[in-house]
Amino acid sequence: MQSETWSPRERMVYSAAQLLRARGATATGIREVVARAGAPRGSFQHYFPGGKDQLVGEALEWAGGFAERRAASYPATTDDPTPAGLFAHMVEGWKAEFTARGFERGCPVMATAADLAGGDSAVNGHVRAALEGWGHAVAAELARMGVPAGRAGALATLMISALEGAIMWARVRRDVGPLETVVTELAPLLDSAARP
Amino acid sequence: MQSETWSPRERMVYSAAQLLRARGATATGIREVVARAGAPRGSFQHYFPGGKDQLVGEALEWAGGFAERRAASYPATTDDPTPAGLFAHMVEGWKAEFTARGFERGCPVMATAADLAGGDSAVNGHVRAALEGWGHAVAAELARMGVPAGRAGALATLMISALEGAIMWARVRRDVGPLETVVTELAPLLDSAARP
DNA sequence: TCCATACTATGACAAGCGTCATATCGAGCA
DNA sequence: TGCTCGATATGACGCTTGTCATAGTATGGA
Repeated sequence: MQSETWSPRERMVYSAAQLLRARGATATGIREVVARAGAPRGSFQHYFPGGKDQLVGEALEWAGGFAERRAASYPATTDDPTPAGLFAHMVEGWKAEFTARGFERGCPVMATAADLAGGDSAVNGHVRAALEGWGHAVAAELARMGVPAGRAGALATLMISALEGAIMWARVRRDVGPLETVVTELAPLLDSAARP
Repeated sequence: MQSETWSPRERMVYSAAQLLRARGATATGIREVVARAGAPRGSFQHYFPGGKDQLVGEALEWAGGFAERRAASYPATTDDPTPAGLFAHMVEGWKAEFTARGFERGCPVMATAADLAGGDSAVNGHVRAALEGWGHAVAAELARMGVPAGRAGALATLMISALEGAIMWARVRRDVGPLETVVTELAPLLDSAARP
């Protein structure tokens, strides 16, 4: 957790994100977040006067940025970027996570949305921002590959939706199969959209 | 809630499912389930000696059966069944729900998976059973329309994954747009799989 | 009438939660 | 040396949670 280079505040945000991924928003307790961050308990209320909502909000901001950077990192990995390749790149990150670290941790956006999207929590705005920022990043990459502007947003929505569902399914089955399935099945559709 | 025709036990299972959908497994309290069911509190431990896990498990069983019946109900609604039509039928149920009752309630399978899929809760088996039962039901419908057996399962996985993700996104945005998007974008891919 | 069984009722338990109040520490600066 | 202020420490508050224990009531058969 980069405990040497990160500040206690950063470590709390990171720990919150990881706990969110594993258990969801409701089951994530600030005492445990603080303990895992190796941070002083008294510092929580110092850095996060907005309480749990603020902490969860910042964790989602962090997660959203991470997902956006992941999408934006794709073109540098290949000489011949394609929409299907982008999707495979996004999914590959999750396959690697599950293979290396098991299926304990899912997507923090989905976990928080499942818990809180129905109500009017202050966190809702952060969930939405993370999701739409991610969508815009993916759409921007698609557009760069020649997908028409009007289509890129729709395909980004489809890609992220399918990815989220496959992440859930993979965790439940403890098997990356569903992730591979959506990549395989979606590939021809995605690539056919890039041609003029 | 059919309070006249349903037994207290059935009402508790149903109420648990609805609360699961809105808040997730962790935030769903036994006391509230019982209260909403209009059931006596003492009856809970009588009907569910297995505690909360048993109640949540049965709620998921109920939800899985509901999703399977929804998929199986498609052929009766049209003279010319197609894979894309099946997917549209599945999504239509969610659009109607959101339009009529708002975005408070999502999918109970996703909500429970987000909370518990990482651990080794006794509920995990029920989540998995609900998901795979649903998948098999969808695959069976696809096969009936001429989708090759080897492909039907994969397409069912893709359809359910995309649907789950779109449900989440729709709730977060409080807008059925993402549901419509995945139907539109997936339609040609799905129908192209039905031809020999 | 008696009794077994199904169901209902209620109170208590330990544990956890988010939050708050307050005290102490430790540098930097006048 | 004093003062200030960011950061840390600790204890307590009221509340909710899942579960358990222990009653009471009702019903139906012998």
